[in-house]
Amino acid sequence: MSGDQLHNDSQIEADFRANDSHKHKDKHKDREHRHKEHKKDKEKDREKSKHSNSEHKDSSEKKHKDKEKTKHKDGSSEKHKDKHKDKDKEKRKEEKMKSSSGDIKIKKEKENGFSSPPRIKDEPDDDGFYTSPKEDSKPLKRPREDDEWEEERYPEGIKWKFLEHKGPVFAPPYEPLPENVKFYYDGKVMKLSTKAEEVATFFAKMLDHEYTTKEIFRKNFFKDWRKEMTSEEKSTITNLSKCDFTHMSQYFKAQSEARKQMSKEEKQKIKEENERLLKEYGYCVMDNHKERIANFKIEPPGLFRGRGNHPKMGMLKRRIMPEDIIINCSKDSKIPAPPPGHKWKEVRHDNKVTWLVSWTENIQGSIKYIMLNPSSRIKGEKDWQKYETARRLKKCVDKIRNQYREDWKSKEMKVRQRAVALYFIDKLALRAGNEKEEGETADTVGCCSLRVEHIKLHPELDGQEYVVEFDFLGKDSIRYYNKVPVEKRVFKNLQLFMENKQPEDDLFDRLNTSILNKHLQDLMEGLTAKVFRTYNASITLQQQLKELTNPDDNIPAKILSYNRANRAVAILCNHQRAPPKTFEKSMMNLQSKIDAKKEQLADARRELKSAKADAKVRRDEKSKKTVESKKKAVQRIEEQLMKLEVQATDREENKQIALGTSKLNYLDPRISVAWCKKWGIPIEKIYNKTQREKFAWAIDMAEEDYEF
DNA sequence: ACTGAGACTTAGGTCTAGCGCC
DNA sequence: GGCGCTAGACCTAAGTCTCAGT
Repeated sequence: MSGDQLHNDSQIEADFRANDSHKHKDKHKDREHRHKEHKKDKEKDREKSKHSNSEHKDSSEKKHKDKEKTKHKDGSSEKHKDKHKDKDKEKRKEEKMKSSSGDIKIKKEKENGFSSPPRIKDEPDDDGFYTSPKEDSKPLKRPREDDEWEEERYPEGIKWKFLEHKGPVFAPPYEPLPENVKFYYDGKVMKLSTKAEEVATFFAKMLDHEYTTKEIFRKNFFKDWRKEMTSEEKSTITNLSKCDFTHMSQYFKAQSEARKQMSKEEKQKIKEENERLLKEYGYCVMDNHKERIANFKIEPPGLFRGRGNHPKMGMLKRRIMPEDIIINCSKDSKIPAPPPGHKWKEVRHDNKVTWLVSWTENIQGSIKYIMLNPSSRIKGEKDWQKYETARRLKKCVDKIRNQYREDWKSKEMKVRQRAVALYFIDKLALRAGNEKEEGETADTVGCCSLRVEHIKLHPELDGQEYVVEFDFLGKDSIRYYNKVPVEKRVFKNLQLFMENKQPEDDLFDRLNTSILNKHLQDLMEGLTAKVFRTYNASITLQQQLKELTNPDDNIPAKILSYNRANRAVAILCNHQRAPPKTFEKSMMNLQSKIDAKKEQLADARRELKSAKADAKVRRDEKSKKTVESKKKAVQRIEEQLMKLEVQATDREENKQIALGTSKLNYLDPRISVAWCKKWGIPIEKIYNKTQREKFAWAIDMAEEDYEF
């Protein structure tokens, strides 16, 4: 049955429309008016996103090559792999021991994150208690042969057996302003109560930001501020526009200036204090490992600034007190003490979760957590698992693609919508798109929540047929703008889905993320919409690296290729950033450096030439040597110039693209590690220290022939 | 099937230490 | 030794997905 024929399948369609109208009517009550704002906003919003699309060439071609070798090498849970690995590791370790002539070298290697610490830790002291956080940056321990995997050790859902920590660090208490810093209302000095003053300072600190001029921000702020005022203040201060915070603002600017001017000693003192805090509160013990905590400091009070056009911007984020805090730790641990004179809201011992501390935030009423650093075992293992799931998808993605292509022809509207949505998620790496509560957050969408107004259909555009133009705000109100040629069937289906709908109606009115994910679950265990993003990102990196790496290139040029591969992924995932404020300037600087270098090169060449001429006449050793050294100089400068030029290209191409997010969250680190090993690129060129800590498991695990 | 709470990952913006340059 | 810049640390908002309750 063709798409066109289906169009006449009146029964189904009638059913679909009838159903539809009541459904989206109440769902989109006041969307119409929001829609207008959205449009306005959208126009203002950064004109980002070019977006070229990479098709799926990948997968099947590799299928066969993958086979045996990879299978037992990385096939996730198979035990024999571990023996394998352990042997390799043993070998490496031996080499290291032999070659490392002193402490310096050992230390260096540790920092690289490349090697296991030189002490023999795989075997006897595996269960030992770690004291140095440096030493245990190995979240995924390859077990001894008779050892068990962590997941096996812990029955389903159990995340730890022992957990001890010191509790959170609270925000410093409010320090009232000095007497000479004034607040004016309606032109007259006014002394504020401490509570009102504190909230006023939040606003004063933001005065330079554009959003203090925004209507919603001001309205929300003023409403919440008034709640903190005494009744006298409340009756006096009735109009935000009559409030003058400029003196306060100047005071804070002076303060931060003074902070910059602090002496070395003072700065050192602050640094030491921070280190002390980190040492005391920044670590916990989870099952015999000392682990770094990610965010042990409680978020200080302030004014909420959501991203994009957020309806709650400007609201007061209240101060979190010990009485708000739930502590999670094990029963047999030393339970953290609340600050003197306070108590915790609750102390619980839930080892089915990974968080140490939680509280409920007052803006959205959601729960916030203190959890472990990405370098921790528990996060690393989860991360690894994520990529293993994506690799499992690789094995069945062809089947799934064939299936959804079939489903475009289904008699059931629900199935068709699901199939088209899945096609977008797969091809364009869109996010799932959960429904959001209206009026609670900025109006953003993902795949399942796309509305008719977010796409335009062009039967023909710029010489291409069946083009879909996407224009919507996604996560963090980042604009997604893309024109994509699609299969005729998809196009026809979209026309069908859009029939008789208003712009503010859901495009996929019969679909939501729960339906979609349930279906995906049936196709593959553990499959959800976001796995496609991970899979497509990683496979794109692998494929791009293969394509772009030129074996004859030097290291900087290879790194440029890596960054380009990374960039292809960032573009696919629509990871954008605001161009850095100093972008133009720094580009100019770089260009002048390049120009200078070019001149230097010209000079060096001239010198070489004359030296050659000289040598020809004189024919003595000394002048020959001069020629040699001049030659070297030219070469060196050429290299420097090339490095600069590469840097300029890289930076220019990166203007609006953020590489970090994909590197950190979507790219299987083993691909990068393998690439580094294959081409002899030091891993530090690709991953900085933090990243090496986070990906320690991969650095340890992947060999040069690793295939995603 | 639907809902909301809860847990956890993903995300871009901002701040600042420390590096390279003069 | 001081200065300007940038990488990377820090921050916390905003997603995804699961699960329990109805």
